[in-house]
Amino acid sequence: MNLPTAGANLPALRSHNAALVLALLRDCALRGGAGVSRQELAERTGLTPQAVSKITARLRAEGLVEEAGRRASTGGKPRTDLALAVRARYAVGAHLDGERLTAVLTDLAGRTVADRTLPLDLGLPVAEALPAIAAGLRTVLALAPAPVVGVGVGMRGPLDHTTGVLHRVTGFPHWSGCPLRAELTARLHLPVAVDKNTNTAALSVLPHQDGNGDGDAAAADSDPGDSFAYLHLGTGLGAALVLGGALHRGGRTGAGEFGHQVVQLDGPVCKCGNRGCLEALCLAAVAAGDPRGAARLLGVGAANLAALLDVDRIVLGGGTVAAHPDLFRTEVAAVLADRGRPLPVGLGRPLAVAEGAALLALAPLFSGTLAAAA
Amino acid sequence: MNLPTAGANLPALRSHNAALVLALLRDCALRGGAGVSRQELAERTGLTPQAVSKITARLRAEGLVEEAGRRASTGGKPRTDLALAVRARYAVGAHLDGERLTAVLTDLAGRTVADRTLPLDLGLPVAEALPAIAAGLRTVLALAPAPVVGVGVGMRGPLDHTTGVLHRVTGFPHWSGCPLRAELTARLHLPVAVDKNTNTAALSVLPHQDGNGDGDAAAADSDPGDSFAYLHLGTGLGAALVLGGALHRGGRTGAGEFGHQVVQLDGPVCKCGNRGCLEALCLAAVAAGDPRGAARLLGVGAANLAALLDVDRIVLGGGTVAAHPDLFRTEVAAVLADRGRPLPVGLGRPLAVAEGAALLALAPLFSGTLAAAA
DNA sequence: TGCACTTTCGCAACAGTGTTGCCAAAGTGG
DNA sequence: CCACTTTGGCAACACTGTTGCGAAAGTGCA
Repeated sequence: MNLPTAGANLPALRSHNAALVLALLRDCALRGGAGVSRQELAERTGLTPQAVSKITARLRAEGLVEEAGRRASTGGKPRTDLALAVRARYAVGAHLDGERLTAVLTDLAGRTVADRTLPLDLGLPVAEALPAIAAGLRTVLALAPAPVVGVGVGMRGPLDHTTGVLHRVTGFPHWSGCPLRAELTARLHLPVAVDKNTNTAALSVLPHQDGNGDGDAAAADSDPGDSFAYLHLGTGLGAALVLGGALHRGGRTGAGEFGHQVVQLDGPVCKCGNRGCLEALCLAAVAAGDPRGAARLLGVGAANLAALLDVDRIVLGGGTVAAHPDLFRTEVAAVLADRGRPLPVGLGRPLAVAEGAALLALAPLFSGTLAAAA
Repeated sequence: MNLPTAGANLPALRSHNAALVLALLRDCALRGGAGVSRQELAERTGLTPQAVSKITARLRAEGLVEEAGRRASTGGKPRTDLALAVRARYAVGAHLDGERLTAVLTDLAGRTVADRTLPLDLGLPVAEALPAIAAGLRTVLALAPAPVVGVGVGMRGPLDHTTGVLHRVTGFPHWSGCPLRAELTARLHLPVAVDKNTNTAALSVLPHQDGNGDGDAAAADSDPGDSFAYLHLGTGLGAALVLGGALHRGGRTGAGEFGHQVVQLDGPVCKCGNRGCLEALCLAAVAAGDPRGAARLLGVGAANLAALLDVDRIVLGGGTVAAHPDLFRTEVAAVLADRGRPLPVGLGRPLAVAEGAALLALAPLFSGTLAAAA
């Protein structure tokens, strides 16, 4: 629907390479590494050492990158490590559910350094709620000891993430059509990004790929090209897909409707009108006090999804999962293994939606303009 | 698994822009348009008219692009149309099933200009079959009145499309591990690409997006960023996914396992060991002489898939579908509409696997080196 | 017929990219 | 102390798309 593809000019090329270097340095920072030398950057990007020197010099001039000690010599001049200046910029991410505003302040690498929660009733008129949201965000913005690059917001309901306009907000119809992004941009004078809560929650997994999974087998490379599915079981059942390191939102931004997958053709009637939807079966099992049954059902859905998309792992989140985290993780993993798809299963983080929203705000720094935004 | 992401240098930028222009011109040629002017190319790529002039001048020097008349004036110098020189290069695509080699010769736009079929028993020893395959391809190569850019091969079974090495070939275990791509490259002295038959069949849809769908409503833009699923029902049930204009192959090249999606938790046991797999149900319906039932089952699977991925349309192919094409198209569309996902449903082309394989060979010309190959 | 105007498109000079050749810096090992 | 290795920067370079300007090729009006 946008311009099909974009031509690349010199500025685009520069920002692409700069973003690539920053992304590699962020990976290193999140992995706990001391730093990456220019030579290593050259090898991993395919660029010339000279080009890397120029690029890193620019980034150091901007304050985004700094030298961090030097490596032991291997017979010649020792390598000097470069590292992301994680305290040079900050980002704010927020989770708007019906009753609360949960906001986090993260450093440049996307790690949370502070969080605040305050009551916020979306039932209020829009004209009253918007200033309250902005005020809540400002209290977190004020905590940042360095410039904030942007604000991300994750919330329910279908919405258009490109324009930041809400479509329908379940339970709060008076928000329909609200240009939330424009409103907040005007109030905060900062770039604002808006996306669905499941999408931002899925993004929050990327920097912390251990994801509460098994600690030792965390050899799972943080390749930005990896794929996983985030399954969210709370009052409903939804999913977000990260394919090849990027969110897959679908043609009409409707991807991730996982709950109304039919797994029992003659099953009970779901509120959507069909029979045997996974969501209906899962919620029924939960209501019947059988979380194990719900977990196994979720496992079947996860197996279907994993077979179709060949994802690298599954991440579970949502209120119902949080009530029995280990049960869900074990049972889903067992069903997957049972069906010949032994995949690592992780758990989402408590502040996932807000943290992922912050990553959304940081994203422009780490993904160049050449990267296609589906 | 590969290098996570690649840095971009000037040659990469040039090839990216050249490929972009070629892709736009191919779109125009396939759409039946007379040509595209430099100004229009500039608008659609976001590049300067000057840059487009330079790029097209290079492409004209290579013979890939030619001037094609001029438009009516709108008050000034009339625009001169540029068009892809569709007869400047050719490509060969082949479909290897167990018994036949079906090969097509296509022009630069991917349109078939000749096809040949010859018997070829994959049961033969590899050392005998490989020369026969090469000989069969040479007969088609000899038909090309201009240079051939490469050869693509589509076939069953898990295989590694990046290296062109076969993993397991169902029914012909002696092919396991055969480096088919390297063998054919050495014999034909041309670039060779190898991929799964469902994948190449899906690719074949891209240039012909009318896809036997409803004729008038073919306003469906041929945005290279569109998404669809190709569902193949023959002796088995498989799928290929084109998301955002690119094949999604998954982390371990295993995406598209659609047949063993569970849609009936307590259904009959499938050969894979689970219960209620869509493939088992579909094949049972076909065996019972109920193609309509099979079609409706396929529709349920398509609806599950469409909800999860938010694809733009569904394309059906395979022997069983070919036996009752309109029945399948109508029934699948009906089920989709029934479930609130009214999507256009098209039919694959008869030579889809071979034609898509040819497109695989042409792909390097139309997708720059900057495009990430998942 | 002539002139003003619009639009397309190319030539020349320019800014900025990554690349190459070369050299200083900073270690190790004899 | 000196060869040697390795790192990383400086300067010149080749090439990209961009800008300024002008020629070409039409239309429309006097």
